[in-house]
Amino acid sequence: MTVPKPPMRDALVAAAFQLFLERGYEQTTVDDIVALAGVGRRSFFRYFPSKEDVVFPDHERCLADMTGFLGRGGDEHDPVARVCDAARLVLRMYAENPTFSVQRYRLTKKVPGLRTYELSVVWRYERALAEYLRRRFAGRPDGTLRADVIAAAVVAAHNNGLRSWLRSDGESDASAEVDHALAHVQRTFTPGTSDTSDTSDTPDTRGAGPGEAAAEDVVVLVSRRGAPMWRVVQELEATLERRPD
Amino acid sequence: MTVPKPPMRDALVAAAFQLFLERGYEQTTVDDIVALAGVGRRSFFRYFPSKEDVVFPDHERCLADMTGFLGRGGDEHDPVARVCDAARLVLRMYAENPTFSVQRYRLTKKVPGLRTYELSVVWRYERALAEYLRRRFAGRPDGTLRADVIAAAVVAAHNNGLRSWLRSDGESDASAEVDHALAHVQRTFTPGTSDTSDTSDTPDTRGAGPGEAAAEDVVVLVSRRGAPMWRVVQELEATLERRPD
DNA sequence: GCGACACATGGCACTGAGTTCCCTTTCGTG
DNA sequence: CACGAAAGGGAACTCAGTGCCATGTGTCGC
Repeated sequence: MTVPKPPMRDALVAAAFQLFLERGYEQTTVDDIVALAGVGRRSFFRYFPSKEDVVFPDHERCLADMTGFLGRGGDEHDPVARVCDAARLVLRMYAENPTFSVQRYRLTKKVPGLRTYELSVVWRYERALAEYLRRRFAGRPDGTLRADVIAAAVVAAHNNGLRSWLRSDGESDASAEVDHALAHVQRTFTPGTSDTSDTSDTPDTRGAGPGEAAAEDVVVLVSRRGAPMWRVVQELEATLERRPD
Repeated sequence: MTVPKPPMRDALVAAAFQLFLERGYEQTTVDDIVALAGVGRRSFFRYFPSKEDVVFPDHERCLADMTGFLGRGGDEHDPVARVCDAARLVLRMYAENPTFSVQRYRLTKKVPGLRTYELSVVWRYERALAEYLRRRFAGRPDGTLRADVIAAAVVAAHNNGLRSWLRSDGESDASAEVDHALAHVQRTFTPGTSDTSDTSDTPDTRGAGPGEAAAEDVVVLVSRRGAPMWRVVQELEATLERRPD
């Protein structure tokens, strides 16, 4: 699909970040960047539509990945779990280059222009999630409202975990942070799961195997009452997917 | 505190919107605006730090109102209700000038730069709400996470209602739309209120009521195998939450 | 009445981002 | 070898935003 690697793009990103880190974003002009990279000024704007874009070089690809992932999401998945998994795609991109992500985080934290640009990027992720949920909730009363709220909550939770990881300079466990935050959201919006029983890790559910079902397409699940809902779902899914249909 | 009315500011806003509406935002230069307003170019940037700011002339004041409102919010209020009321302050500002709000809505919908700018404005509202909730939730486990998620949900709900009103050209009842949306959020995040009375058209699961459970804390669920997982969960939670503990 | 001072405004001139147009190089492919 | 399509380079332009200074215009103290 995409060409493996345009070397010029990477050279521009490298040159840009070198200058951004040593003299700051606003103190660096595009001419400085192209001079260091040894290319023409016009070429910069061929690869990046704006100066801000060079700070977020792979968000475009990641957004495409997410829409593709959500496009493949059929009715067999829980919508909320699906958008949580979609959010994890973004985390994965950040986690692939921890040092780069931490440097960028420090940049965006102090440069208002970059913060604003990041908002527009995050907004596009949120819209992708919301559009998916709107499709899944179509027809239901308050479907679009639920979709918008859940998408916003998922993004907020993801960012909360992500920022916590970035503040630790990439030392903490990014997946654990985000999983924890997303579990909170999933618990909140997958109704019936109490919001209070926080972080119990013991999986106290026992799914009855498919063989134990009485009729051919009936499954019986036995669970302790206090169990966190996502654990139940996890167990149930694990049991069910052994016989997908 | 603030001077009642600088006439020059209003003249600039009026001139700007006249031109924006008749030839578009990007086709209008700052020189065009100041020429129509009959003032010097330098004065424009005295009143508005950027060209985008002229589109959102009163958000700064509204944001100050919100932070003041939240600063006055003592412990006697429910935090979630408080931030919902804070969000209503923003709606009130929009509702004060319906035609202006609708025109601006149409502008921001088609100009990406204005959309991005609006995001940065909304972000500041969201941060104000989140900071307030973080204070209220301080000490609680996952306090900042809950604060961020609720703030995002409130903003999303508010915007959902607001946009619905704006799309109706200001014909519908703005307060009713936003109240409905915020009530949904408040129901979701205020413990004890259920989110469940939600449509569920054909639930092909039958949960055994808690009374039918053999032991005191075991629940038995019987479900058709082909049922989508999220429907099962929905039914399960509906059954479970009838006895929250 | 008169200088002093603050303040609002206007008028440049400058930086820097982003674009338009055009030229050169390079690399296939017939 | 010819030729055409990309890929890159580069001058010149538009426009947003800033700095600096000149010019009113009011008010206060004397």
